[in-house]
Amino acid sequence: MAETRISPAPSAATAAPQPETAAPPPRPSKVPKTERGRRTLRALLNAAAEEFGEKGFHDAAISQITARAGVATGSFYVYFDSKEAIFQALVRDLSGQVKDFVGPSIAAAPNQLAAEQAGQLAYLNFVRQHKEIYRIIDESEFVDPAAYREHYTNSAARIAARLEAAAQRGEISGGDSEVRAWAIMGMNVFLGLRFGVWGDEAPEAVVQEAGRLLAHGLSTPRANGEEPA
Amino acid sequence: MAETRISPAPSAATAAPQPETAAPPPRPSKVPKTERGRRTLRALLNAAAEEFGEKGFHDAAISQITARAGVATGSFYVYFDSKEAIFQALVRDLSGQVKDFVGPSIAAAPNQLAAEQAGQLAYLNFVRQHKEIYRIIDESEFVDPAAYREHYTNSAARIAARLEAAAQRGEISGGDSEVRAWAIMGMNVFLGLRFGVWGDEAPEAVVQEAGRLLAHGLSTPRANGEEPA
DNA sequence: GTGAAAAATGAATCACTCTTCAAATTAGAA
DNA sequence: TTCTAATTTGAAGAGTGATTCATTTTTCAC
Repeated sequence: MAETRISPAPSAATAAPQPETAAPPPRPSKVPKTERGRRTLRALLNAAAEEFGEKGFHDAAISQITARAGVATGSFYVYFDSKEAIFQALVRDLSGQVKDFVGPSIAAAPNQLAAEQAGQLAYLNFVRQHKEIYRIIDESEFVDPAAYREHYTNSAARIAARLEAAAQRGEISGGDSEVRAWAIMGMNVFLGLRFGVWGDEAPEAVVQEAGRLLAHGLSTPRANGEEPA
Repeated sequence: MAETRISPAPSAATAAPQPETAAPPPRPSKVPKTERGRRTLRALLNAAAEEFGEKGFHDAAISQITARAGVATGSFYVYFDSKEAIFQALVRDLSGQVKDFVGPSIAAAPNQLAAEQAGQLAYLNFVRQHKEIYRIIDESEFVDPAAYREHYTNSAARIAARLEAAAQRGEISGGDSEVRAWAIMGMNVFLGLRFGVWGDEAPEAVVQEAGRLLAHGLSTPRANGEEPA
């Protein structure tokens, strides 16, 4: 798992200007030229994460974000073109953070099932440290629908790819990878919400139980009868 | 499945005034006294479902809702105290609709696994008919957080109860029902999003694949080795 | 048929906050 | 040290749309 959410854009944590077709100059949020500017930009992003996380996009106020960041209202527009712009930047920033935190755990696992569990454990721990993530990603559905859709589509695609490779190697059974991937992603997202954001239960126990379900399903240990009733 | 989402409040589709402690008179959205009033109320709810579904809470405009409903702006406030109020009413209204549509399928199934599949199939079909549901329920996280949380908590509790009963009957294996319930709910929600709202793939195939996953997991047909690597 | 309650009307109000801007301050290369 | 570009400032502007209200129209019990 871990491939749960956040990470619509391939990378671009600090965002590098990408040449469009030929239109306006590198516009995506003015890039600071001095160290001082970089500090202010970071302060604004951190403040925005708090403000958006607590109030949601519309109830969040630019004036509050700048206040939290300790800068004047006007400074905001030196770094972002609009309220929407900082929100989008924030989504990408958080995406990068999760990906960097969870990715390694998956790569280090010896097999598919272990990878899913390791990734989910890392993800749960990350979510606990950043409870605002859910509200922010969820709200991107309204503020930046394309990013929202892309995020989940990409995430599911990566899970599906891992499943197919594992099936090829004979580690897991064959089946429709896309359906399976979306099912697994949904599982992870909701377990993260319940046991990462809302609760404090031991993550290890949660991950273990989810791992059992993912490996063997609900069927009884021995019997394989489909029509028990 | 099917117990996927929507249905935070036990019932109260048409909402009956509940005696508080002793404060203001029955205030929850004025109840229409005439047939004409009931028609207008229904028209407003339907219009709101469209408007909120398309634009999201904040971009939706009261004036647009009344326009869609074919009534004057002021009429809105005869039925609802505020924009938030109609949104909350809408969430409950939709909750009731899904519950009424999906519930029977689950009850009619011969066993737990069949119930989950039948319910999910009904849910997928319902979602296709009401694609606006996701955006509205999702946004309740911001407009009415308590309802959002309650909705999922209740939904998971119902799934967990079914799982425990089934385990008792020996239909499925034992395990942590709460973790399992949240995992299953997440599965259903995301499959609904991908194959109900975004896609047109044959629901039967999706449900079948998900059912296989839920019943037997990813493990290979025969081998049960946990450490294939 | 009559009258009081219910429902409908829509222009005007009003609060809210995002965004702009001209001027002041600071950083850093030459 | 000097000078230009980068950064900061915060009060004022402006657009938006939720909500109010006095009035008119419709409903329906008696």
